[in-house]
Amino acid sequence: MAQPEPRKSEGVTKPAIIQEPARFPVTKDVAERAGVSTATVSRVLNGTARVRADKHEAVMKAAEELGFVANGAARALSKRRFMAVGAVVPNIENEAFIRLLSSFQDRLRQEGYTLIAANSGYDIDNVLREATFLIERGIDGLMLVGDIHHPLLHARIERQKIPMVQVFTLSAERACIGFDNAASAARATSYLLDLGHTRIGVISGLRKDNDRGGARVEGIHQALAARGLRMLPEHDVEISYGIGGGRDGFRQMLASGVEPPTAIICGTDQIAFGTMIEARSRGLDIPGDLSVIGHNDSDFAAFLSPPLTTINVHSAAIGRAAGDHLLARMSGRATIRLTEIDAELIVRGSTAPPRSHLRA
Amino acid sequence: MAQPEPRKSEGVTKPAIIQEPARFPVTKDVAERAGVSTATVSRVLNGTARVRADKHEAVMKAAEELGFVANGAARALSKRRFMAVGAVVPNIENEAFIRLLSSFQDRLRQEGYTLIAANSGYDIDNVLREATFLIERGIDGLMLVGDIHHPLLHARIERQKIPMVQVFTLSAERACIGFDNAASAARATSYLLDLGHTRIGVISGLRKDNDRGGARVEGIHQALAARGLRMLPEHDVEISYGIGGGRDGFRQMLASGVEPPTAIICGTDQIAFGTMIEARSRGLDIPGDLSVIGHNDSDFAAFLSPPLTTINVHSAAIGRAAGDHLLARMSGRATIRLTEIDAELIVRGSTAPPRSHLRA
DNA sequence: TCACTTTTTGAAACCGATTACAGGTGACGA
DNA sequence: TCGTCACCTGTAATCGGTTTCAAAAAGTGA
Repeated sequence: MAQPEPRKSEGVTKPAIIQEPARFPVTKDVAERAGVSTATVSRVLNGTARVRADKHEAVMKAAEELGFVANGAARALSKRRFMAVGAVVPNIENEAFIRLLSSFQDRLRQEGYTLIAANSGYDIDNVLREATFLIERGIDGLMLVGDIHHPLLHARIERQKIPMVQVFTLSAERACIGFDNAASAARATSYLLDLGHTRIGVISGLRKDNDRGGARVEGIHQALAARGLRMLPEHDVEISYGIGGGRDGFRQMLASGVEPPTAIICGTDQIAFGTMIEARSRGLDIPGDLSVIGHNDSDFAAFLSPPLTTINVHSAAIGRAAGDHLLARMSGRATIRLTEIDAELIVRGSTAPPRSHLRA
Repeated sequence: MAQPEPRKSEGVTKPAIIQEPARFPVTKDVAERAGVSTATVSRVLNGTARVRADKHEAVMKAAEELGFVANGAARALSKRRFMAVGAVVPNIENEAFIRLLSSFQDRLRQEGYTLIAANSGYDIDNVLREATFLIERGIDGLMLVGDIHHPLLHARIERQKIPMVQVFTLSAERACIGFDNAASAARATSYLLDLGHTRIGVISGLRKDNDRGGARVEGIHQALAARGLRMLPEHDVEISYGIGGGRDGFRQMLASGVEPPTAIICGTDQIAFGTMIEARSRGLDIPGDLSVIGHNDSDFAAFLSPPLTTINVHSAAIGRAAGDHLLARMSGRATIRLTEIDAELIVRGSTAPPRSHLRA
C-alpha cells in the first residue's frame, strides 16, 4: 500500500517530464506550428483580413490539430467587447420571466451574444447588487424588469455607458419594452364591470419594490372610480406567490368578515388557480359565485375547469423585442425608446356575470 | 430645417472638446488620483496584502469618487480564472431544470461565481455547440444533464481540463450527481404492481438523445418482466412535452384499439395532467379507472383533483450538490465521483388499486 | 526590366488588471 | 549610531488575444 519513498536525487532534479504544465494551446502555439505570426492567426480565425490561401490553410490545420480554443477573456480585453449581456429579473422561477429570458436569449444568441441572468427576489437592493456584479463582469448590455430601481444603479449604468432596456413597463425617461400595467388592469376591470360586477377584489404578490404590481392595483382602483365605485380594503390582499398563496389570499379575504367580492383579479395564474381551489372547497361555483382572472396565460390556464380567463402579457414577444433593442444599441444603430407590446385579455370560462346581476 | 454648413476651419481643427472619449476609469486613474501605484490599488481593492491605513483610505476614496469598476476581462486574463461556470440543459422552460439551475446558481453565487446557462432542446449536436460556445467564453466549470453526449464534447472538455459534472444520471465513468433512472421507474412500477395493476403504460417526452427518458422506460419494462408481465407496444407512447402532449398521448393510446392500461407513468407532471384531463373528458374516473403517476412534483401536482402521485427527483438538491462538487473541483479540493440523491415516490390520490382488482 | 500599386505580412503596441520581485522605510535592539 | 528585520510599496512583467504600422512581396503597366 505504502508508496515507495522517492529517491532523493529525483527530488533535486527538476521534475521535467512529470510536471509538464500541459497548458492548452494559445495563438502563439498555432502561429509557430503554422509558420506564421500571431497576427496572421488572428486574421485567419476571425476572417478580418485577406490571407494567402496556403497560409490560411496552414493556420486552419494547425488550429485544428492543436484543438485551439481562443481565450475569451483575452479577446474581450483587446476588443473591448465582452459579447455578453446581463438580465436581472425578480424571480427566475416565475413563468413570465422564464419566457422572457428564453426568447431574449434566443435572440441574442443569434448574434453571438451570451446571456447572463440573475434574480433579485423582488428586492431593490438585490437588483443593485446583482446588476453591479454583472457590470463588473463586463457585460455589454443590460435588461431590467420594471422602472423603479436603486438610484445608485442608474448612476452606475450611465457612468459605464451600458446600453440598458427595461421591460414590462413604460417609463417616462428610459428605454422600455412593455405595456401600461395600470391601463391593462383597468381594461380587465372594465370587462368585469361590464359583466355587472361591482364588488371586485385583487390578490397579488408582494408589491414592495414592485412597481408593476402596484400599477396594476392602481389601474383597478381607477377603473372602479371611473364608475363611481371603490374597492373595499378587505378585498385588496397581498400574498407571497404561488398556488398556496392564492388559497391563503382568498381565505384571508373571506375571514375579514365583509361581504366577499364577486370577482377577483389575480397577480398570476398560479394565484388564480389557488383562489379557484379555495373557492371550490368552500362550495362556491366558478364563475357563478366568483369570477377569476389571472395573469400571464400559463400552460395550464386553458386546461383548468373552468378554463381560466387571463391577461397575456406576451413575455416572449417582449423578450425578443428587448433583444432587438439591445443588439441595435450595442452596434450603434438607432432605436425607438418606447415599444409598446400590449397585454391582452383572454376570455375563457372563469368569468361570467355575477349571480346577483342575473337575478336582477 | 437645413443644418448650417459647418465652417471649414472647424472641420480642420481636431474635434478636441466634443469628442472626448469619456472612457470609464481604470486602475491607473484611481492610482493617480490616490497618489499610489496600480499595484497598491489592486492590493487595496482585493485585500490581497496589507497597505498603510492612509493610502488604503486614499485608494478607497479615489475609487469611490471615480465610480471605479474593475474590468472583468482584464482580471480574468491575469488571474486565469473567469469566475463563471456553464450549464447546458435540455429545456430551460422545464420546471425540473429551472429548479436545478436556480439552486445551482445560488450555490455558485455564494462563492462569487456566475452561472451562464444554455439550452440544447434535447439535441446532442446542440449540446456540443452550446458547450463549445461556453468553453470559448472561458468558463471554469461545466454542468451537463445526462450521460450521453457527442464524443467530440468529452474530448474538448478533457483537452481544456474543465471540471465537469453530470446530473440526473449515474454514469460509470464521469462525475455525477443524480439517481438511477431505471431503478426509480422500476420502483414506481412495483408500487403499481403491488396495487394489483397488470396493464401499465407510459407516456413520455421524446426519447431521442435523452438517456434519462430511455432508462426510465427501460426500468418499467424490467419491473414488469420481473413479475412475468410485459408492456404492450401500444401502451408505450412518446410525445412532445406539455399538457397538450399528455392529452394527445392518452388519446393515441386509446385509438390503438387494444385494451387500455389501468395505470400510466408519465414523463412529467404536465403530461400527467394532460392525461388526467383527457381521461376525465372520456368519462374515466381517476384513480378508479386509471391510475396516473407524474414526475418532478410540480407546484400544481398536490392541487390537482385528485392530487397527483409523482416521483420527486429533488432537482434543487441535485443543483446544490452539483454546485458543491464543481466549487470543490475548481479549488482543487477532493470530491466524490458519484453522489446519489435518490428520487422519491410521493403517493397522493391519483393512484389506487384497479377496479378489476377490487372486484376480484 | 523598371517604377509604381496593391496586397500580405510580421513586429510590436495595446487592452487593464494582477503579482513577482526588488527596493525603500521605519522600528528596535545593541 | 548602526545593523537587522518586518513591513510597505512601486516597477515591470505577465496573461492571450487584436490591431496598427511599416516593410516585404506580389502584381501591373509601360
